[in-house]
Amino acid sequence: MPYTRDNLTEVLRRHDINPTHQRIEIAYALFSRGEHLSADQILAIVNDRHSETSKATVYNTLNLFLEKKLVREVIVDPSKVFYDPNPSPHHHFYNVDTGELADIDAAGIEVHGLPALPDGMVTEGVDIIVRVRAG
Amino acid sequence: MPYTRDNLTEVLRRHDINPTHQRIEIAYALFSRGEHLSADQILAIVNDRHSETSKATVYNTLNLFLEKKLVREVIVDPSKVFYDPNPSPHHHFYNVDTGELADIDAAGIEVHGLPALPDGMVTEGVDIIVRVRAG
DNA sequence: ACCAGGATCTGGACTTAGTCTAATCGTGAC
DNA sequence: GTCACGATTAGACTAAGTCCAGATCCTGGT
Ligand SMILES: [Mn+2]
Ligand SMILES: [Mn+2]
Ligand SMILES: [Zn+2]
Ligand SMILES: [Zn+2]
Repeated sequence: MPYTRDNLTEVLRRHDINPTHQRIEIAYALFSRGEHLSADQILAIVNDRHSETSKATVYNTLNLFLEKKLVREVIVDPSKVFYDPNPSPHHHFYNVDTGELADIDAAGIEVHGLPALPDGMVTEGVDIIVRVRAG
Repeated sequence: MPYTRDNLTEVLRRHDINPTHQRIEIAYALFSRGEHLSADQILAIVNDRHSETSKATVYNTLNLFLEKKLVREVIVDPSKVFYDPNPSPHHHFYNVDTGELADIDAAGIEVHGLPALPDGMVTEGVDIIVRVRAG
C-alpha cells in the first residue's frame, strides 16, 4: 500500500513523534520516494512548491527521526549523510561514480570469519557497502 | 621492521611521490603509529614540536597519497574522514562510543548471498564495518 | 472566547572539514 | 646567477550541520 500523509501520521504517532505539518511532509518526502536522500535534497523537495520548512527544522526533524529509529543514516559519502527510510538492518550498493545507493536485503547475507569481539564489547550492527561502478 | 623517515622516503618514491620534507613527516605520522587518523589529528602531530606544515599541505598530501594508493580513506564518522595507513582491502571494527577504529584482516572473511550486480556494473570493493560498543 | 504554558518552528549567526587561489619558496638545469 | 617548475603557504572561501533567541502554534483549563 502506498504511503500517504494520513498513514504516515499514524507511523509517526507509533514512533512517539508528534505529527506536525512539517514532520509529515519530511516523512512523506522520504517514504513516498523510498530513496536515500541527503538533508539538502529533502529541504529542496519539501519546499518545492512554496517555502514551508526551514533548514533548521529539516535537520531537527531528521535527527528526531533517527533517535526514534524511524529512519537510518548511511555514511558513505565523505561530504554528506544520506537518510534511509528503511530502518531495518540491510546493506548497500554504492555507485562511486553517480553517488547512487541501492538496498541489499539482509536476509540471505552471511558474513563468515569475523574475529571475536574484544572482551566486554557487543556488536551493534554490521554494515556492508559494496562499491560498484560502470565497467 | 619499524618505519623510519628513510625507509618511508623509499616507499614514497616507489609510489611515484616526490619525497619532500612535509610529505615524509605526514607519512611518518601515519605509518609509524599505524593508526587511523583524521586530517586534523595529522596536522596536530606534524606541527607538535614546531609549526612546519600548513593545513593546505596536509590536505593536498593526503589526497595525493590517496590517489597514489599509499593510504585508504575510511568513511564511518559523518563529521570527518579517517586516513588508513593500510591500503590493502580489509575491514573495520568501529567503536561508536569512542570513535576508535580497529582493523579486521580480509583474509578469512567471506560474504555469502550478495545479489548479482546490475548489468554492466563491476565491484570495486566491499567494505564491512562492524559497529561495536561497550556492553 | 480567552489565556497560559509548553512544544515547535524560524532566520540567521556560528562552527568546522575541506577546497581554492594567488603569491612565494626551493631546487636543479643551464 | 637566473630560469623554470613543482611544492608550500596564508588566508579567503564553501558547504554541511548546529545553535540560539525570538516568534508561532497547539492544547487544555477556565
Ligand atoms: Mn503544505
Ligand atoms: Mn622538521
Ligand atoms: Zn538503505
Ligand atoms: Zn584500517
